[in-house]
Amino acid sequence: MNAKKPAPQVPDCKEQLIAIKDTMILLSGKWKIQIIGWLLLYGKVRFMDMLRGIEGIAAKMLSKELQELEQNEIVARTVMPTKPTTVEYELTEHGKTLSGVIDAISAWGVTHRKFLFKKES
Amino acid sequence: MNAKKPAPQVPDCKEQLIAIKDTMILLSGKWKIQIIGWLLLYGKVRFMDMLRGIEGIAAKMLSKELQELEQNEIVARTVMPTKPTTVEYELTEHGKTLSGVIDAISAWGVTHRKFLFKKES
DNA sequence: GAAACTGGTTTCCTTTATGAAATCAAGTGG
DNA sequence: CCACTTGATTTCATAAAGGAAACCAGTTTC
Repeated sequence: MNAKKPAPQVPDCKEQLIAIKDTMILLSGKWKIQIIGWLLLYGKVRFMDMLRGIEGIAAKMLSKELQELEQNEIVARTVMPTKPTTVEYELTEHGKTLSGVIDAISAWGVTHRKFLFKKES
Repeated sequence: MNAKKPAPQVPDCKEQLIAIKDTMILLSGKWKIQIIGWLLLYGKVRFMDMLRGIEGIAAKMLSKELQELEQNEIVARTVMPTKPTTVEYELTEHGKTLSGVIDAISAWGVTHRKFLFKKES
């Protein structure tokens, strides 16, 4: 039984890499991380406020991304008994555990900007 | 001059949200974060080892993602003067500053798995 | 020379993702 | 009744992403 592929020159797949993959499946898409960042910053937010506040997002996308986040219990949706029905979204307790990820991403964005600035000077 | 859109009910766009967007533009795509995780874990790695080690990735994608990371000075590429030419990839100093992001993502994957486990029990 | 290995690139094709605009349902104010 | 609000969903269309397989170039080994 000759294997076609040569043996890999590196140790086997690590837990950490699996965990990275798991996380990124839930957070994939152009808007999810931005939405979570929003909710971390603002707490409870209504649909229309996010729609107007997150630059460039379309209603369909916002709706779809929020649904997916809700299914994964990262975001909670509450229908309020107001005159024109409003809906509030907020992070669940589990969703809030993403703050470490979001903060790291945000902080790196700043680091990267400094890096680019140093280059051009 | 009546604005068509009502005023947003939340304060204006924050720096943090811009930084998140900036970061995610560089790390978008199905494989980039996994690749960076790999390089953090293994250091210098050859092209073929990554191709065999990262499950499911095609040569085209690996090549393309590495090029993009190289353009953003996150990954460095070194052609080695060996018999069959080999090429080594590794994180640049700037690329290594992503370790906080990658670690947070990895750690959350573990947190999430625990969360799912608690639910089913 | 044939075959294999390295590190790619190219072609062709399919699947996802995203977006703009229209529509809808329920409710309010005039 | 008409217009407008909120929170969506539906339709239609396009753009982007991703993948399988073939191909290429340089070098080595049989």
